[in-house]
Amino acid sequence: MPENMNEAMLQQMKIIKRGIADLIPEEELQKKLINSIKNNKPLRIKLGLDPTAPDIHLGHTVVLNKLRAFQDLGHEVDLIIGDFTGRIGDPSGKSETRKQLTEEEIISNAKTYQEQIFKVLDPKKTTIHFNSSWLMKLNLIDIINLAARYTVARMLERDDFAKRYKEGLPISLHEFLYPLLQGYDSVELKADVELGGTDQMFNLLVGRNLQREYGLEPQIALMMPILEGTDGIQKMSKSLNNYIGVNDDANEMFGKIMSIPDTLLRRYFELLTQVPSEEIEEIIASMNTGDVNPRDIKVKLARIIISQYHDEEQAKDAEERFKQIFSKREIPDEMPEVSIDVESIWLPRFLVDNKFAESTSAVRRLLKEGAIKVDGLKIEDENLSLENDAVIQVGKRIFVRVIKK
RNA sequence: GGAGGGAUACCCAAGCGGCCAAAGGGGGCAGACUGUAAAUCUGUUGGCGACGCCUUCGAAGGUUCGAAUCCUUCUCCCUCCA
Repeated sequence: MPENMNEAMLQQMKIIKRGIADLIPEEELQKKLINSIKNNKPLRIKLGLDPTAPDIHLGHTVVLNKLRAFQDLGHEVDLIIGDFTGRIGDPSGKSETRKQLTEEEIISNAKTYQEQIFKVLDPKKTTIHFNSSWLMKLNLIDIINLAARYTVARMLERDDFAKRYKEGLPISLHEFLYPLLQGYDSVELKADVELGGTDQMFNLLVGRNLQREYGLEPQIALMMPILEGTDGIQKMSKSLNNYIGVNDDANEMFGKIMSIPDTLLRRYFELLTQVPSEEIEEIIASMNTGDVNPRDIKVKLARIIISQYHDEEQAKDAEERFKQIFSKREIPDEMPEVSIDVESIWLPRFLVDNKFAESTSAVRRLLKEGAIKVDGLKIEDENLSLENDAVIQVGKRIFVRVIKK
């Protein structure tokens, strides 16, 4: 019997460890898993979310996928919406002052969050918490007690604090409280494991220490790598515009996935799909030997990801459309339609009015570059006006059907 | 409190009286090529129905035929000292 349990534990470990950046400490997790198996009691896996940015992209799903893996192994997930910090506002850090969120904003953000998150997570094994529900109850004595558990020196170990301190940049006192509060969440929920990006290492470990201070079994810190965006270099983020949003439509997703550098393929497979590791190795090997075109591997990746966030049907349609437009250079079957009810309209004016181009100057440039086609013919005449039905193509990706009323 | 340095387009960064709609790089966009919205190469990157006009170099005034460049005031940022 103990033999079997050990084996079951090792099997879980293998799945858990896939693609992770770090796991601290591994032996304790093994022990927790064995207890969980023995007592048939799921582990509680914690993830904290910042309610300020409700748009989820594939970078966020790296952590979510890992949570899902835990769920598939029978464990339970506790999601914490960090509405407390959102409510008091955080003036620290970057140049922009983070604005205070109203209760309605937080609730609506949380709602959008849930819709997106449950594209990955299993709702039956997920509990959502708002941390204000316990943090608001702390009084000054509680907070001072909490603060007493940690020293300034230890706080200054955190990378960004250390850096700022060294460079003479301000660190507000309340910033020291945030890691403590996040850690307190772990105390409150008695988390067994907390997930986060590698940038969360310090905070996860604070949670571990605080739990010990409060007489609980300390949580395991599990860190996932930070996913690179479509540019292949910087981390995926909305502000860098290198993201693939889980709410992007299927065509958009397909194109964006096709645009990632070939070198990123292994990482995307590993962190964004459930494809078994052995199979990933085979795929990458076949690409490296030149047997398979990296393009086809990207198509496969796109199909898997789109099926997850939309469905297989849409994945197939997106693939068709992509091939039609980019491989065969044909005009797609479906495209936006705009009707005009005037005798004639100057082409640049039409494109700008309908938001297909920034300015008439930009359109003139595009014309000069040979980027504009009307009914399949390259146009260079700056003075062209539209007078009949037509299909306009701007660059490779933008198509419009003009319908004369 | 004292001394000094800075603010230039989406970002970084040159320019320091006319040749400046403003070098260079990044990013973006486009073209070629391809195996793809990868890579590579090339072009382009304020607006305007446009070989001219209008707006832009932190803000407001001023000097000048002419100002991103000089002067005054203001705002913000940084460095060193106390």
